[in-house]
Amino acid sequence: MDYKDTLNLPRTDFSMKADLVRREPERLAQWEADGLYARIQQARAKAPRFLLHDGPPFANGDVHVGTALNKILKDLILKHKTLRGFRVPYVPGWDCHGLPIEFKVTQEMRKAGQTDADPATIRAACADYARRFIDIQRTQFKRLGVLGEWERPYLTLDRGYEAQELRLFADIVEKGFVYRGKKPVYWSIPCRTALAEAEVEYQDHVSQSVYVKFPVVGYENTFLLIWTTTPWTLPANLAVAFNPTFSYSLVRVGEGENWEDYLVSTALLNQVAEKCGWEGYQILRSLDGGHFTDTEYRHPFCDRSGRLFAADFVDNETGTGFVHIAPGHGMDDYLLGVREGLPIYSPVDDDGCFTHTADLPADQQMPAFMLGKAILARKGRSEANEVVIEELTARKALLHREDYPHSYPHCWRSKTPVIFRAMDQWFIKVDHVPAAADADRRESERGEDQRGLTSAATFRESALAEINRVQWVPDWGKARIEGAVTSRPDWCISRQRTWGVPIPAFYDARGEPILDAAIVRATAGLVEEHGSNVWFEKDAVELWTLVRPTDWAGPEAVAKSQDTLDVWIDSGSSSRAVIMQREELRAEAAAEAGDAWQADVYLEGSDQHRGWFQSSLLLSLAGNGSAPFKTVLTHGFMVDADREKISKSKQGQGGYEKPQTADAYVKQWGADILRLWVASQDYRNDIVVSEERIKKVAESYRLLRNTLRYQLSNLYDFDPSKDTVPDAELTGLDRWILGEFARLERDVQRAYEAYEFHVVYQRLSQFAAVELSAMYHDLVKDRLYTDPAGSVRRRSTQTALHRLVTGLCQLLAPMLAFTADEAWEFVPGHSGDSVHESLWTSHGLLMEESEAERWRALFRLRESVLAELEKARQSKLIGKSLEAQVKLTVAGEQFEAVGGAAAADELREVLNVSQLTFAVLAGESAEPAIEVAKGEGGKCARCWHWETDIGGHGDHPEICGRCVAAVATV
RNA sequence: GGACCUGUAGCUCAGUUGGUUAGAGCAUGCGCUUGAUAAGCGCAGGGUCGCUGGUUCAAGUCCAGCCAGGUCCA
Repeated sequence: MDYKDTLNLPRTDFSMKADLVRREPERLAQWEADGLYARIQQARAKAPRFLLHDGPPFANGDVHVGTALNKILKDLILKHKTLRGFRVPYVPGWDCHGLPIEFKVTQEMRKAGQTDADPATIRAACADYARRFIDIQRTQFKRLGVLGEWERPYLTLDRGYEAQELRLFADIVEKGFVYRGKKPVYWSIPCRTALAEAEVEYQDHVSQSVYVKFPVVGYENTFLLIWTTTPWTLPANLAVAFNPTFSYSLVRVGEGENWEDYLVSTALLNQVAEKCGWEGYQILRSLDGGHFTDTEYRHPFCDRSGRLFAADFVDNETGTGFVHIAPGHGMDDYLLGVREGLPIYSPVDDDGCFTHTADLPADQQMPAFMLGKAILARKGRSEANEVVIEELTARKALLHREDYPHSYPHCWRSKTPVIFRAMDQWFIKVDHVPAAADADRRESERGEDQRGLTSAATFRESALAEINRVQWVPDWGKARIEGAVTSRPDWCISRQRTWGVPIPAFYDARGEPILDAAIVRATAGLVEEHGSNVWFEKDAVELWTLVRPTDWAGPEAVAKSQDTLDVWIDSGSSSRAVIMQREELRAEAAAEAGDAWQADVYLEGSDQHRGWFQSSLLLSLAGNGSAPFKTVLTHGFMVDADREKISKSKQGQGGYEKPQTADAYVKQWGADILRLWVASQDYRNDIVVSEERIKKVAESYRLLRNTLRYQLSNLYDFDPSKDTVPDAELTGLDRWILGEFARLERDVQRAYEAYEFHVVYQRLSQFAAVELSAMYHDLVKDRLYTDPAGSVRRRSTQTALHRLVTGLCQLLAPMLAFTADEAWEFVPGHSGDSVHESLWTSHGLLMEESEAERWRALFRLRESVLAELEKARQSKLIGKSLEAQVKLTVAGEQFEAVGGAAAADELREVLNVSQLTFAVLAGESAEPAIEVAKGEGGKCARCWHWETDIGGHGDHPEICGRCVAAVATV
């Protein structure tokens, strides 16, 4: 007789092979068809809110694997909080405006031969472009298993969004934060726009470095020596700076009638002499800074004079100790110019070509032949530099010239060197002190717990105080953003671009700007109705009549502003435009009145300390009075197996091929592998993406999947409503594993709360490998398979398995969004619901310490015996443990610790052997005596135990007594 | 160039207020099993804790410097 048919062998349709790439899309379609996200929101309608506010990715290109990491991390939090019973609305967003899109679109238009498109046309094309990529990215994000309001995301190009952004801007204008100033800003010549700090990246660049003679007024043949790496700024030179703490030397070069005297920093003299090829020179005298206060010099080729000024930014590392000052072309220069009342002179037009301006009389400006020369190098040659250098050479003012490689700011889009150029721009004043009345009102509203703006503090100080109230994870994030806020200059918010939210300013007949809160608000109304294109479609006169306040007393407008807002104003407004507007995002008014619009968490890459975190904080504080977030989490960046940044330039070199898109990984491995991989790494540091790592994660996945499969396959005949065994009647081994599981649940919950997903991953995979697979699952096979199906002992273990698999599905669900849900379908007692809508409560069992200690003692004993069994296996005495019998004698203390003679059967089961004699050791020896021998009797054909009663049962000569009884129940 | 962060077995992570021969899982090798079987079990090998110096009876753990990588800034 084949007794195999009488066993309760595992069976399940939960396949061993995951086939994620094929199966996940099916489940995704099912979720959508079921309206799973909406169903969850409805189920949690009354629950307390947990809000994670999405930072909007840029609507361009495919989803990068780094962007996928960010979204998956967010989803881990969302899914965990949902399981814990919170109402967790998630509205994903996209950042739609900005240069990269405008760049691409105008490029495409140019290719198509369209070069004269008006702003409204370009904007329409940009909007189409953005929406096209939003669709692409939405599909890719959803494919990752992220649940959310995908059909109603927030887009910074939505009219409603733009209108709210403008209303926030109006508030800030009203509070006096915004001014128009002429300041040097980064200017990208090809993009014809000012750039924000964040849009500038430093790259290696070879500049033309020149040593130039400036004749000193009143001294024959005497010159200051200046050094610069930007010869094209010399036409804008208005002063020279020296360091009052330095020593300077007056040196004579040449002899007889060919001598010339130079002033140069003493510390740099040798260096300068070498560069300029001074064979012999003599030091006439040394001077300190005090000698230069009234010194004047002649410009080397413009018909004007300048003065020397003291400045501490002059260093003694490179150059000559004299710094050429062009207030229109550098920040230090600008500040010195303002201090000394110099014009902020920047004789360069929007195309980066030399021009005359109204700041100086025409005859004092550069020679006419220089006009129109371009600064930007073409084929390695800059016309402007060349014409200046030629002129200096012609006038014998150039002492030395050399290539100077250094790191220099470049435009992030066009990758060309940017220039510093003074021009009229709109700024937000970071050291603004908001109007007292307004601050007082806030104080009284807020009572003792003063937050946000107060009358005493500058805005920068308020921002720093607010940073203190936010929790930064990891905590060094706080220092990062403090540094960013402390050191940042005023915020240049105007861009000379088309694809953005217009700055609703006008100009009067004299060219003076008009920016007024009421006008901005009226414009917001227009934008709400028609979209921001209205500003570009209508002319200035029509717009003015539409938005001019009825009680307007100021000058009448004759022209409209062509500028758009910095895109950081767009995304930074999201707390106003999204959290405050979307009904489903707000917290219960009664519970958290004051902060109903505040998000619990923002989670982005660490570069956003200077970007979105900062712009969101500043705008929210200025407009709404406090930070938009309670906690800010940051993650590191993707690096490759050599821990180096994944860069496109490295692609294709010597077999270095690394997929950049999330889709590439999803198509090869499936989303759950990608999710598990994200969870497995400590994201606060760099995230290493390598084939090897993902393969390892895929191995772990298989372990977890098989763990679930084992449990499910042994529950095929278990009905929890009928077969569940109460805690007190569970066998010791089952109580033990549920006790271990309780500890696991506690640890995992703690790790999820701390956003330490790699700890979740480690803990879960180790639990599956050790406590379950190597121990519990291995030990209970015997009772599951051979005990009568309905026996209490088997039902007890099934009860434990049912609790374990239910809990594991939930613990795993945030990471293995698809697999946990797939397994959930097979857990007895569920019909049609998803693990993601379930409530996670503990399935473990809290046991007394004494009971836990007894089991620890049992397993300690098992360790020692296992070593002996292994020896027996090595010497071919036995194969599997069940072939063995063990004679075990232990010290009295140990004997009692595991429960004495009464524990013999439990111990035998834990050792997984057929026969055990368990006794107290006579002597004092602490070491247990372990004897392993081949089992006595014969091998039962059914349960494979070695038993001595085989052959004693008439109808069943091949099996043991226990099996005879079991077979009788079939 | 500056600020901050990171550097523990092939991989991912633990290593509590400094204290016995530095741990875990995975991977690898060798066995066992063939009633979780493109699965399961056992055992074993593998680390001068980035490097150098210092404080201390004692340092992966504290201090300084250096190296490598990352982020931000200049």
